[in-house]
Amino acid sequence: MSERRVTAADVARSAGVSRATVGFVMNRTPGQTISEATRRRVLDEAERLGYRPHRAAQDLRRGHSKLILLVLPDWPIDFSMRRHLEEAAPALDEAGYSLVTYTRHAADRTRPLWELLSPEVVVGYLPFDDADVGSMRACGITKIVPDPADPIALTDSPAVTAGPALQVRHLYELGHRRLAFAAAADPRVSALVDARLRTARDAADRLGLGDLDVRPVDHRDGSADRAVRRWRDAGITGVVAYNDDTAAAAVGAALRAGLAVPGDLAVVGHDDSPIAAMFVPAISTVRLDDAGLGRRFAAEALHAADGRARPAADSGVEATLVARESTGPVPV
Amino acid sequence: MSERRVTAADVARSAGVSRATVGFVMNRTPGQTISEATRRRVLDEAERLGYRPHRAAQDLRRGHSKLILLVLPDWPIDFSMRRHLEEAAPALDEAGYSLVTYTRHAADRTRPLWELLSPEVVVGYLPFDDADVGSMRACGITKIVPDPADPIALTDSPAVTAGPALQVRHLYELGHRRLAFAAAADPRVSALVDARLRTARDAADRLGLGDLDVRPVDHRDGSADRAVRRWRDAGITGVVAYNDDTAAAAVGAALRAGLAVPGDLAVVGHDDSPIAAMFVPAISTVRLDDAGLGRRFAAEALHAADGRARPAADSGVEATLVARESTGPVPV
DNA sequence: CATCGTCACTAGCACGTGCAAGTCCAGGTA
DNA sequence: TACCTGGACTTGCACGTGCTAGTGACGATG
Repeated sequence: MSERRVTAADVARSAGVSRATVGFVMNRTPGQTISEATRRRVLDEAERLGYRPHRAAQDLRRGHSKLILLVLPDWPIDFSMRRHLEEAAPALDEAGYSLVTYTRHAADRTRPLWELLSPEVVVGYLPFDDADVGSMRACGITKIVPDPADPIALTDSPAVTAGPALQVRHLYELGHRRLAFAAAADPRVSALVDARLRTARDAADRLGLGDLDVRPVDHRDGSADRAVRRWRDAGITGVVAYNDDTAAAAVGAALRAGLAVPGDLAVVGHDDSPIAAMFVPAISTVRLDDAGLGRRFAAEALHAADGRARPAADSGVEATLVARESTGPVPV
Repeated sequence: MSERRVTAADVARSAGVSRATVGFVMNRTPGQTISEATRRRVLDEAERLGYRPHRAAQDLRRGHSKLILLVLPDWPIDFSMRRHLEEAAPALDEAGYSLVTYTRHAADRTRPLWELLSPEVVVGYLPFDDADVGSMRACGITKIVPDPADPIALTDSPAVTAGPALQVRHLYELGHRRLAFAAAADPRVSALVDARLRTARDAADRLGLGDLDVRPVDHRDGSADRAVRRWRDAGITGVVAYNDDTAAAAVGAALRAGLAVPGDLAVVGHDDSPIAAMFVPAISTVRLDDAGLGRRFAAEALHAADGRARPAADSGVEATLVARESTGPVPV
């Protein structure tokens, strides 16, 4: 117990140089010349002793930690979102940053995590409210990613708007002319739902289709059943769903109402989450380019951190339609 | 820009006391007597200036940060697991700790997060391997929750073993005598699958049922279809699934094979994830007591951190069977 | 030979805390 | 009066870094 931790001073003593030299070697400090012999000796000794720089000390010196804090809203994490992050982490790591994700809970009176971690950048999936921004400022955090002065949510990015257009076009190409939009009832996701709905509307408009019939769809409160009944009566044959969960709810309600899917009602989801593939009938959906989005997210964060070049607004965004049974030509 | 951050020294100067006094007031340091007048003056001044202690400095002094790092395996996060954590966070917060969750990726050559955060406790959902333990030790982390010296995984807790017994009993009570177990094919979850399988086997044994026919079930590779065909031929009528996803895969395969669910094959899942409620037919499942598990988890972590009393091994564990259509008496 | 520049380092400050040890003084004994 | 006690502070060190401002030695230049 209580093996004191190995410090740069230990390495210095052991290598027969000063502590400063160890620092220069470890950080490749520009403008410092170190002989190859010394460099090797220091490196070897550090390795041998198992030296790890003490993060708290580095952070203290630096004024902030090399962390990027991602604040997620407390809605059920979209499957795709999770995949983005897994892609982003290595990219950030390469630049020396670590990604910590933090799910914000509604009734949260606990101190927000940015106070405890003092990250270099805080990234929000949605823009922060004034209270949050104030709290960050008070902790000395200046790099906030939906820039509070100019709050463009990630939900406005092409990544979000590409999908719904594909959904509409897919149904159009299969011959559907009267379309509806299945929205999530959960108010917490309304921003994203609205963003996707807006794009779907635009796409429908451009194809000369009438307005979309928008209904909340939830499998728990009967809203899905009501929506399906209403759509049947209105002669609607194609449904664009906010995501795969709402798509599943819509398909489920249709089946329970005795409708054939896709015979009487075709439904297309969004995100390619597992439920879409597993449902019977399998649900057509939109798959986003997770790797690309992840890299883009990382680039955006690093732009804020380092000031390095910002990626083009539409780079790395690719959405593909995955056609399955729920819109397929052959009913199940 | 560059508003210097408010330090304890600023507060001290402003309140007309020494920096140490500020420290004593802020931390209620035991053994130090501070007059009420001074205490108030310091507190007021701190409030007025918006003083926040600098975490990095505190961490440096203290030797570690007041964080609890939860390392999750890189399997798809179970829905229920997420709910546990949401319960645990406030409980930990109350004790002054913050919870950071960290998903470990397989091909991860990036430095593990514990090196960067130097948390006080690292908690793993599964026991850590020697390399990880070594790496933690090297960072001065001594509090590791599945104690490396005595690794009892969280998967062995009653929380995990209560559910499968309920699943078996449920099918038994509905008259099923020949049961199978649907396992997840993903090798990453095998520990948990095995744990649940073991309990299910025990329960079946105690009811005088024969051995369970165990098959991997995945909706992507045809294994679900093979398993279902095999079960039909073997006269099996009830399936205990590892979780709701495998249950859904099994039900889906059964439907595609022309079997009635639950008429020909009854399936019960585990975790009460959204897919279970949304599937058609709706899938019977086991709901765990998330709040209780969350509190238990928090208590376990605090036990390691503070040495405070450890909760009884079976406290806060409650599993309920949620009967739905996939095992219901009335076929859809 | 004096001066200059470069190389290869070292001395030491600053970051903001927590806390041990010390100081000062009012009041209580012997 | 001399001595002690305890309240209410203050002084100052330690934590482990990053990095600025040196310092000596050595070779090149005028």
